[in-house]
Amino acid sequence: MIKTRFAPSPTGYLHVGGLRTALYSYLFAKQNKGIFALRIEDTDQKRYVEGAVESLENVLKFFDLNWDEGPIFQSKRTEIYMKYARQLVLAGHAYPCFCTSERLDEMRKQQEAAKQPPKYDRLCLNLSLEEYKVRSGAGELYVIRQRIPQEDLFFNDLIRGDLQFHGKDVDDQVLIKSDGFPTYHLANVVDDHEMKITHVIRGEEWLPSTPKHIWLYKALGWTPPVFAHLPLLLNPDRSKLSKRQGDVAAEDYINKGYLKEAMINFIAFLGWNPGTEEELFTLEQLVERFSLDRVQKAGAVFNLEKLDWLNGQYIRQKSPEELGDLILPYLRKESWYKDDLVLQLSPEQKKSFVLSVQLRMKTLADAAPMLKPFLVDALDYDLSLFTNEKMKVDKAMAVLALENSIPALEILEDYDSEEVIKECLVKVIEKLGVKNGQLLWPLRVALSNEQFSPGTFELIHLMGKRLTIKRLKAALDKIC
RNA sequence: GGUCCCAUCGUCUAGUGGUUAGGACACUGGAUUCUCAUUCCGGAAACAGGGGUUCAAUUCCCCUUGGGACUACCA
Repeated sequence: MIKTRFAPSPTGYLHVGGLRTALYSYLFAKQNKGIFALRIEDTDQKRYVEGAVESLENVLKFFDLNWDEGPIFQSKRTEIYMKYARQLVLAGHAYPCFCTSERLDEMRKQQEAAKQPPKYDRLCLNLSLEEYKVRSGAGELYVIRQRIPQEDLFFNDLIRGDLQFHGKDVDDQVLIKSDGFPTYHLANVVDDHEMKITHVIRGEEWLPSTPKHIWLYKALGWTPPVFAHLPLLLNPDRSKLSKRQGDVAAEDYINKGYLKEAMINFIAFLGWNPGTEEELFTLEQLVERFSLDRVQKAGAVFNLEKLDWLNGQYIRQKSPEELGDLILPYLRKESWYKDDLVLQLSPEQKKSFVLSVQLRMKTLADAAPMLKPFLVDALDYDLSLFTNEKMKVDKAMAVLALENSIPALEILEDYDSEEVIKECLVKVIEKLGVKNGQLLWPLRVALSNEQFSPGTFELIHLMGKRLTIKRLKAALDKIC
């Protein structure tokens, strides 16, 4: 039975790199009819953030990455780690170390100055049992360090193939901190074993410490799981994706209006592809098609351009009803929004409003400004929008367009048909002898106050006569 | 500094000894459209360098270069 786990530490938010790790672990487990477990690595009391676990769980659920087991909390398992630590000490695979952090700092400083790799000098390796008893009895704080075998280690990584590390290069890792909590290394190995994890899928940053973990498995007499180290997600400058250079929290992307389908699709393709030219994959399809051996070795730049495109694709796939529901939370964020603005709309109106903006949205947040002209009474015009070089529209042209359109639209009775509205305005265009855009652009801006919006005829049709005339007059006043 | 990992268009990538090196995003030209958008058609754009191995290397090996990760009583 295949079993994977996602093991984040609750430091505040779910990193998009973490989201991808979770996704791949989930996909691999589900594809093999296995189990996907959640474990919270909260052994560092200093880094604990209130509410982080809950938000982590919520984000995973939002993306439908539902776990079958857990979450289990490492902070509640200190006894277990301690038990194995004692076992390791007794067997000579680990030893107590009384070195203070001051001494350790000093030691590293000297090693660095001497161009030596910083590494514990094993001062406490051969402490006698008596000395240990005396010093610990006197209340002196100590840690437990792993005694790394001074030999070569070979292991296989599912993504990277055969790897080799030298024991002499590996530091004697702290297993139990002086506060009695385990470090990642011990807790991780113990839990993965006790949870019967078969495949450890994690970020490449863990590759250098994998030898320590494997030696731990061996020292405890356990069989190591299969390892798969995922390539890193990168900043545009190709360094490890970090907060400094943009949003890294999965929540940020949800808030910006990216659909879960687009995020999952996008994240999945950062380091994996099906080998065909298909681009659009749902979570279910990914479960079907994903394979660890098609995962890339090199890191991937987290580049949002394609995400925008994907998001547009998924937005266009939505029914107007669904999309309307998805948009609503983003409308609510707007200062001008009031619930009764939407409550008074008929289902048909809602539907046609959504339909009018669906093709133009890249994110859910894009809908709000485009929908605003339908929902509020007065707009605060941005005059610069009325001039448009490409359309050959300037202030005078805008005034001309508005002055001539308003009477024509005032006479017009039938606003139910875009065709009729079009005919009406085409006459104005012919009368003025201008290009379509020269008339339509200022009208569209007058009605929407937006650079991007539904088309002019559509706006007029959806707004109806009263609002259309009111808007055009208001805009004309404003320009003059 | 040390250890380890990695290397195809700007970006994500296909490719597993013989291809006009393919696709997507972005960019760009055009068509459709009532403007922006959407949609459609076209264009520019890559095998880091040097040695081998081979009849033949993007592909296999080595070196160089470049990039990255790790190097805590953080994960």
